[in-house]
Amino acid sequence: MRMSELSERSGVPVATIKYYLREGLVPAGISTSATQAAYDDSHLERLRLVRVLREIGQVPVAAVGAVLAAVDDPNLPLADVIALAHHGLGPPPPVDPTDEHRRARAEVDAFVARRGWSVEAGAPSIDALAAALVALRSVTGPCTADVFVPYADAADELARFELAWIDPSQGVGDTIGQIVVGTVVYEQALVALRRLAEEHYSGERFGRRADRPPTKRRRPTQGTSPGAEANGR
Amino acid sequence: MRMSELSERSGVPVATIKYYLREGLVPAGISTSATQAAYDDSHLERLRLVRVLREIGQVPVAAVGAVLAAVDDPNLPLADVIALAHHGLGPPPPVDPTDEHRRARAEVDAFVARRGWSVEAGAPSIDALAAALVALRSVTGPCTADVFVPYADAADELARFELAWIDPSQGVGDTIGQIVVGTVVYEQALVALRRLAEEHYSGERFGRRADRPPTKRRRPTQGTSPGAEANGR
DNA sequence: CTTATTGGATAGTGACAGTATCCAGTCGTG
DNA sequence: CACGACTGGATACTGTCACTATCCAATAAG
Repeated sequence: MRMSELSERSGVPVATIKYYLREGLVPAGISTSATQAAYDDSHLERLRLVRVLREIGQVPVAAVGAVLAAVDDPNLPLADVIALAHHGLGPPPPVDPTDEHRRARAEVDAFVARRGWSVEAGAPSIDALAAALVALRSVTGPCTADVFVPYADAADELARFELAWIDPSQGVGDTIGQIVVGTVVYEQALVALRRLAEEHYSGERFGRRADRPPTKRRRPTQGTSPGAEANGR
Repeated sequence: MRMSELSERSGVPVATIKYYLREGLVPAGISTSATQAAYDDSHLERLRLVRVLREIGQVPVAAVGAVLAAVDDPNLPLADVIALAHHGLGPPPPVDPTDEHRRARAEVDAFVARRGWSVEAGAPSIDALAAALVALRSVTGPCTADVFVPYADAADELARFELAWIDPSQGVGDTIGQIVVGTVVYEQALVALRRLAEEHYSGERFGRRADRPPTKRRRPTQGTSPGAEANGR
């Protein structure tokens, strides 16, 4: 198919597809002549994947590129790709090597070890967790990494469940796609569900709030251009 | 204290404090003369809160302003503030009222009702969840909202736990602060922990990845296509 | 043969979150 | 009291990100 058809079928504007092509998020089509190229379903699929990562996961374009490059690399072992995906899809590591942070990091390392989890030393999630600990202390006084125990329990259970789900007998590329999407989409689902649950229980505890017109919030100030979403964050 | 001292003690540059002042994230100090104002610990505290929301929660400045305005409003019932905080701190609602999305929304509504959670109809988390469902389908074929069951279970448990923790006997403002911080910080912690757990179990399942120099990630690398740097590892 | 499209290159846009510069009024030291 | 350093406030500038828009020459379709 031509680029315009790819655009129609995916809902992504042509200019944006060109941009993704430039950035290497989507492989080039097969040139049939100097001014024509053919795209197939694999391109469509890839485009959908990119869109999910961008819109649901709010993953920066550059990070999507890095992760997908790893996914595409045929001679990279599965475990490597998974680790790369996790690292690439996470929040950017804080450029904030304060003493405070380093100490928190050490505590988090110990906490993780105590749980029996073994992860790579450079995992950005460790830093993220340390940053959370620092933040918590800066606002609500001193505490230890053990405040995370219930969350770690929940995370452990979910991770076991998710891993049991993966079926590596299918194509490796597919498996990876599943993992990438799962990492991002289920994460969003999880946080949304947690908020809903909290809203429910806090309403139960502190009284339901009176009915009002729904809150208008954070308009990205972009007209109603169809298909074009600007998401902040 | 002067602004420069506030800056030193909080680690936030003076220019940024001025910016926050302009945006109303931090209340003005008490003017002691035409060119002098005094700030106290409440300002310092507020500044730390703003920084946590921005850096850990990645909440846009405008949203921080909206939430804090609600927090500061003395004649707003606790439940309202909690709801406002939840709505304000969430991801921006998708400006994406496709049929697909509306259908997913209805399914999510039913799913939430089935769980016995009662939340406001306009809750952005419902939309977020619906968006996740749409995304999931667009990439990995059809599925029902029931794929979220295990996540909802985990969320339910966590929310119960968190709510049990809140002690409203203290000042209301404090309680709210706790909730706001908790919503954002523990969310990040939960996400990080889930990733760590996944990394652990996937390493266990698919073989630990060989030791290599730690992954450098998401370099802006202007000029080169982002595929380049992820390749040779 | 003419005209409409297409792919590719280059430049422009708008939101966001700060930074930097100016300026006049004050403080505090000699 | 003189005067240079500092302060708060207003205004303007910067950099990044993710797109969009414009051009252009080479086809492809009619």
